Amino acid sequence: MKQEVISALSSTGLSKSEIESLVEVPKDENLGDYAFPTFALAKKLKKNPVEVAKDLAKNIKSNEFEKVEATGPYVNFFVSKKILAERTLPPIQFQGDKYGSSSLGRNKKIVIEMSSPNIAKPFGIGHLRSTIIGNSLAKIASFLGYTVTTINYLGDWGTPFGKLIAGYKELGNEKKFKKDPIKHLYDIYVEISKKEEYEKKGREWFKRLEQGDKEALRIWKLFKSVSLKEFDEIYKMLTVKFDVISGESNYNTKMDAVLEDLKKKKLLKESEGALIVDLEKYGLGVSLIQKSDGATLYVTRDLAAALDRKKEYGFDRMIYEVGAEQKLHFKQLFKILELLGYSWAQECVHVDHGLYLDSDGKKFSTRKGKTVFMKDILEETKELAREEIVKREKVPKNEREKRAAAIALAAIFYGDLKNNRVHDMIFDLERFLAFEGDTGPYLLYTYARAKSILSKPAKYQGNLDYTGKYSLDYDGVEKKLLVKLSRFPEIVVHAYNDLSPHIIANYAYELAQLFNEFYHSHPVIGSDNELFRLQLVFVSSQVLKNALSLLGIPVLEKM
RNA sequence: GGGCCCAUAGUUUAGUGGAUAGAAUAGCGGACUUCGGAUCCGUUGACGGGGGUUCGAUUCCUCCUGGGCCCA
Repeated sequence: MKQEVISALSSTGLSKSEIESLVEVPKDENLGDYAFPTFALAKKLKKNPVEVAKDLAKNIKSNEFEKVEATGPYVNFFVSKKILAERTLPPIQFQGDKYGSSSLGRNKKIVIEMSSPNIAKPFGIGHLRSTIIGNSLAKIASFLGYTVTTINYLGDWGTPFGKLIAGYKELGNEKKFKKDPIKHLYDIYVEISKKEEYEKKGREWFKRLEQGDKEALRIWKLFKSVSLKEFDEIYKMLTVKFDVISGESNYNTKMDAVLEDLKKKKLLKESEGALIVDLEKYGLGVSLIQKSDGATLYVTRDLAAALDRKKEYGFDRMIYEVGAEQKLHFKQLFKILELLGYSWAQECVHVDHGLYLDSDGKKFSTRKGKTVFMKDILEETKELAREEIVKREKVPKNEREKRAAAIALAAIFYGDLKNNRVHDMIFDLERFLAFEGDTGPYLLYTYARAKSILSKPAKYQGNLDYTGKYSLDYDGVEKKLLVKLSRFPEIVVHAYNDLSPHIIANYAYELAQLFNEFYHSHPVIGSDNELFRLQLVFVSSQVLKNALSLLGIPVLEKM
């Protein structure tokens, strides 16, 4: 419906894109469905904004609007009911799961690095955000027609693993390892982090690893395989999939080429036996490329990975969905790529997110043994969902587990994605366990209710999708719902432009609120306006489903 | 020590130049013998502080305070 407003304003002499950026949704819905603030135009015309609004409102003659009126310096548009219904319902009905999609990104390739947990450590909430946000961004981008490749880039190389190998050699216990390998490695990690002696031993073992020492490699491979198994389980529970599983270790043999390249472009400097790239003049400090003992660092591996990906995927954009604590690292990485002469450094973007902090407001530290295990969070949330489900006698026993899992997922995904990604968040299990109000389960519940109506025997017997007849006899509550539904495509684009899934999360919630308001006050089955309301219920459930899918939340028809 | 980020009701937060700052939760008070009460309606309650830019600042700039992160 925004397009109708934009074309009605073409007489202002402003360009289409100017108008588009100015047209807004009034804060108070009683003021109108769309609004055009005249400040900018008035400045151009050197006239009073209030006068400009008055003139404009008078001159817009269109049967697409019920009313166009000037309120102070605003021109407010009230969309006609007939046009609103005619132009909102059919696209949703015909496009179904594709409603809101577009071909905006046709022929454009996007690579998204996401999740990227460290091996030999439990999958904690630290990597939850990257996983969930990256997953949603991938879905949004491909919905808009981009060709997306998601890469899970494991932290599987570096001195910490040398340290862990040393620790495992001395403290490892086969029985405990067999029983729960990750837990055992985690205990060892916490133990050795307390002792200074492992710093040196760790460096030595990592050196052996980099040189391809058999014993070092054997243990490292063992760590990696048990980790992958553990991660697989978690991704399965989260219903997150990757196109590519890679890792830092894939690039440790490609270090020489990177070092050569840096040398050739005269970017390498020696400093106290180590090799660095000096970025002081860009205000980015110094980037350490190789330690004095010859060990490489992850900037170096990331450089190799970036070059490799450009060659392999030919991306138009590469998104690194990684926490904000890595900001400096990515600024340095992109700067070095630029200095190496790769113009596509401009196409790389670090989509950062705030951290989960523990209850005393500090970063969760693996070293101090304060990690919160993702598995536990999933289990606890599921358990709570299960308790609620058992209360509903209607739910067959063999369905309970499936539904509890879906509800837990909705709770966790939505609980994370509704927040602006840049903010730090205090991790509070209570929040994930909440099922009322602004929560994932509320959204699923809303969807299930809508579906439930559609499954009831109605007076109208026919196909809802292709009736082509739209009632004009509907009230304000129904209109608000329709207007909201019509905005979904704009919302998806907005979320993509900002790389912010929370825009879709907020939308889904607002839509659910409007639907529940409608649900409460408007009987559907058997009402005088049954057909229209059935259609409205149908399209509401469809759009809600589409929004949830973009967040990575699988929908449940019943719960 | 240097740099980056954040600050909105008791709590978790949306809004990012414009019309009365929007929710959720907790508290209080209500609704429906009805399509699923994980619902709906009402009510109390907020832009950290000082300066600046602007016709207009929660939003932009600057200083301060508080918190977080990174680098050395």
